[in-house]
Amino acid sequence: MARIKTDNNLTRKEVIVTKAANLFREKGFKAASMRDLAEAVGVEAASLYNHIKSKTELLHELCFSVANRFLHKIDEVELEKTGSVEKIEKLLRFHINEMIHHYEEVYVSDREWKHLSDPYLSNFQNQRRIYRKRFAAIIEIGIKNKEVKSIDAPTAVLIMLHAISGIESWHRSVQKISAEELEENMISILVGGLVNR
Amino acid sequence: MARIKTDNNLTRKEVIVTKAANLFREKGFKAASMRDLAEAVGVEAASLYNHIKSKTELLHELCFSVANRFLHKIDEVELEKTGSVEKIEKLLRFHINEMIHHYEEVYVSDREWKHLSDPYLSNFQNQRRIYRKRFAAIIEIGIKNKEVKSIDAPTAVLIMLHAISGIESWHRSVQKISAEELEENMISILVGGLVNR
DNA sequence: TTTTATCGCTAACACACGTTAGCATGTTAT
DNA sequence: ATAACATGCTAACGTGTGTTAGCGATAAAA
Repeated sequence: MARIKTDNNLTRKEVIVTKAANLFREKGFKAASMRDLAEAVGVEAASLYNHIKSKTELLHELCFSVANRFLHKIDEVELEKTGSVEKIEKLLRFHINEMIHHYEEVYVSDREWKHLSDPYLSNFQNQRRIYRKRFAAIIEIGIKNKEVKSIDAPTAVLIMLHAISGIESWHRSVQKISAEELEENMISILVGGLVNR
Repeated sequence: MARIKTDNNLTRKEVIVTKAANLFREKGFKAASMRDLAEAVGVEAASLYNHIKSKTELLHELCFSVANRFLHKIDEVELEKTGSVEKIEKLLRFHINEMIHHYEEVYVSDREWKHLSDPYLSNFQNQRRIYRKRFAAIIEIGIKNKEVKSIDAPTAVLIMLHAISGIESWHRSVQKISAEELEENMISILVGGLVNR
């Protein structure tokens, strides 16, 4: 009888969630079926339900685990006694590294959250909105300080976050520059576009 | 008997394609059903098939009409006898305005092309790859000219294009700055991040 | 070893999907 | 008026979906 392999002392549920992230990224949440997922895990579809409550639960877990990591980071950064640009750069580097090293989860959270259902949906949207406001607030301070050039802060946030989601293309490209080069290039362009000169 | 209204001398098929763009953006291609679309159009699902061949055909039409617009534009820009930065700015402004004024189509083309099926899929991916290479080539020339700072051109392209796709958030936000302000802010940040100083 | 909980299987469910066939109605051209 | 066509309808199809029930097998605890 087939059994879900649990390397690295992972729960069987964690194995499923990880494979789900992979599948949801490849096909999209709606297009990925539980039978697809079962095959990826090496088990029959019905067996998955010994470990999870529903397909949507998988999406919840992915979306909120990602969202929480970003919220914790911005909590941390806000408290630092540094300049705005430094805070912005720190956040950007965190985003970039999350996108590089937890690609599948972050990507799914970014693109598939629409398929959450209430109350999770509203919750997620709220968290997202608040996060962006806090990010924008940091930029606003930078503008007041003259560290950052005079721009619309929400637009700047929008550009940064979406630009970083483009790391998706980097992952899929054949001739990749290294992760470090990618990070430095992105920081150079994004921070370079913000600062006053 | 219900009949598809064709304002503005549009084909009935064009009406359907437009509504489809709207729906595919809202729900995603897979999650939007032909019955949803039929309701939006004001007709029964089966009736749609008097005008279209299949659901996927709708996606083809959307994706390739968008792709062709961008290809024509880059054809035009490449021939101009101007500096690299000016070319880049021109392309960016085109992207921004397409995203502002043909939001639904462009967004769908951007996010849902994965659900195309071969041979359309490979075709689309090819066009996309080639477009980005041509964009990157313009940046490379700028780098050689010292107009643009020394960065990885493909990464720059990836940042630009994804940043612009963030206009999605602008469309959905309640307190919008004007389209003109949005354009200028985006150009300021993106071009500002590229140029040598 | 016996007991108990964990895990996977087969079978099946109710439902939503894209699409087709065949017919009725409306519109346009002769 | 009549023929020809365009467009919509109802009914139904086959298929794929998420999920449940119930039963055997395996692993863990007693």
